[in-house]
Amino acid sequence: MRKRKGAGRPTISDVAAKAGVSTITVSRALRDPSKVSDHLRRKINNAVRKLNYVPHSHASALASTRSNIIGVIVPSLTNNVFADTLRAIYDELYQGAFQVQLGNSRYVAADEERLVRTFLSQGPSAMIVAGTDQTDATRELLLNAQCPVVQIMEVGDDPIDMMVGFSHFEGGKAAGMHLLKKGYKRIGFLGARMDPRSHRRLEGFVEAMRLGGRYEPDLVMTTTASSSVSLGSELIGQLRKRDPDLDAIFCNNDDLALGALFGCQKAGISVPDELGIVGFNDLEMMAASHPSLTSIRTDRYAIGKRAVEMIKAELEGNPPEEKVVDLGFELQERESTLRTR
Amino acid sequence: MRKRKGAGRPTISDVAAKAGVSTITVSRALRDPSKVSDHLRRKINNAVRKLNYVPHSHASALASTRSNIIGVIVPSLTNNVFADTLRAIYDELYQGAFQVQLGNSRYVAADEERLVRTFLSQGPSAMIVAGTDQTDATRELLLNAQCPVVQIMEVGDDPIDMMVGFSHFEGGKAAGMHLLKKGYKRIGFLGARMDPRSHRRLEGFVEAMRLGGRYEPDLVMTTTASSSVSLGSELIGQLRKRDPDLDAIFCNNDDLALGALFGCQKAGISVPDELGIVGFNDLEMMAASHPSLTSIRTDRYAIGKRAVEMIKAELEGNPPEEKVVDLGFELQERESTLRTR
DNA sequence: TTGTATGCGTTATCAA
DNA sequence: TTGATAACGCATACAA
Repeated sequence: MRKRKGAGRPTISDVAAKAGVSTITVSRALRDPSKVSDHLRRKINNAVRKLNYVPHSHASALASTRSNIIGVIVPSLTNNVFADTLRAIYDELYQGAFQVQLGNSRYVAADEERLVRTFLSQGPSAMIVAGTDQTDATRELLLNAQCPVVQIMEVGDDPIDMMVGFSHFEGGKAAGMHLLKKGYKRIGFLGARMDPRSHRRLEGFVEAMRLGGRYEPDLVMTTTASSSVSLGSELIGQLRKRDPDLDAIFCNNDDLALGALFGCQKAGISVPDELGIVGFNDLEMMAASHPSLTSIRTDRYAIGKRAVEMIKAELEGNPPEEKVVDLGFELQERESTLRTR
Repeated sequence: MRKRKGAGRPTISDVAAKAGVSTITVSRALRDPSKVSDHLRRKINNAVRKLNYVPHSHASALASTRSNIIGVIVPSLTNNVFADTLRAIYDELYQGAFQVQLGNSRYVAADEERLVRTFLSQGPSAMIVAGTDQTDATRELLLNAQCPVVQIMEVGDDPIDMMVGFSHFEGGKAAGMHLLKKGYKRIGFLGARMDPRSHRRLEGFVEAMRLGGRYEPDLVMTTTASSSVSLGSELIGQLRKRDPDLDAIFCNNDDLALGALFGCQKAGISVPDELGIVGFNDLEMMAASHPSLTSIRTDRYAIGKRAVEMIKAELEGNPPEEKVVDLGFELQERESTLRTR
């Protein structure tokens, strides 16, 4: 007789034998205890404990065509914004029955598509993807996926399934309106990487400038280079050279804003009197800097938490009424836009 | 006859049928093309393409008791240090045959143990865990694991299997020696969270102070609170209150160092003349701040890259000669310790 | 180099 | 409520 080695650990039949029941009863007792009588359930639980039985996830996934994996795809691993959201996802899943499979799309739509394909091929319990700018093919794959799908970080009117985030356009607009209200006249924009969400922030900013009659295309400085504090420091120097009368900037993100502050300090430019600065996301450091930095606060943690909550609800058969959840943002006004003259 | 639906996508038998061969030949052609004749391999590849066949990873894992998963366990998702390493791991695995399953132990050894158990139960291709402070049980599990195991971020003389990192003790010592060399007299230590690696940095720092005859236990200020820029700003204030003659500090990490700089700026204390500051890790922002901040540069990206390289080598049957790789660190001297008087 | 028969550990299906 | 049996899709063991 042929023999294979297997994983060498107890299987469901070992449990069944020890408990004196059939394997399917053990399976049921583990997945939906209400389907098994108290008597047998107790015996089974005992056997499980004694044998230290752990279900083999691959066997389960093969038989049921459904794994306990939640696929999460983000465009960056080093961006604090996604790190916070990821942390929330993990916290919310804590000791739950799910495993996270994490993909890094590096802001490349084709990479995202490849990852979606790979993840879906494993029959995930759910999918979480960042943003709303999937390729048509990705969207199609996700629309046909046999699991809940949540798009995070943004909101829009055409969700694949569910959505949690906020409006980057409105965030950018709020930043611009704030600078206008503070009386700044020549207001610039600093943007790095310029992914789709950054573009929408810029659009919101432009909208605000137009409303205030202060839109100056020359004051918009963007680059596809990835964002960093050093870059912010450089860019503010370039933009001031281009227009010495620049008196405020909205930065696409907080790294650039902090860098801009450093750049001003090096050049002896007073913030906020000579130059007002607004960042985006309100990372923790923004409140600690000197001067402290105004920013648009976004609740990345809440986004991750809510996404998992919606998935759990959906999986439990209580689909959330609102498919699109706008968690908003909040302007945190600080010293960098607090003019004293 | 009984029927089940399955996943509804092409299986290896579909490919086999279309190519006019047996399933096992397809299996071989896909896993080790050299074992199949050119002729059949071509036919099989064609069939794969036409059917858009993607192997079912769970079925494969079940049959072979080995999955294509690489389990990675880190203590924090939001700490830039691990983010850089993770990014390297993903980059190195790019479009490879592996999937990353990521676990967050939150600096809790028991959580790490639970994660190791879960991951090992899936028969991973390899495991990557942070640090060397696993529980005895975790260590035992990993020692018996049927796959390569790499401990990252640190080095030590007792690897479970392989190790890539650097000596935190030496890093802390180098920071302390640098401050002594610069002529600072009353040198403090600021530490948050104080995980095992932070403790070793502190030990190295203490060693340096002892060597210089300047060890002052009162100047060591630590907290279990998690690290942040704001905290650095607060702590430096507290420590200066405790000892007004304090003239330098080594911060457990860069967030604290930046916060300490901000705290000094708020209090009107000149850095580096009145207070020297050294951070740890040398995050990107350290070079951009004003004044720029001295730090111990560590190559987190290289650590992740090397870890995966070692795994690949091991898996391909070329076990690396050196089981423990020390990637070292480098003191980046900047303005924050550049006294002008 | 290729194929046959079977097992991997679980769950869906059907029957009692 | 419980059980017998047949899938799930692939890879191992063995034979040719």
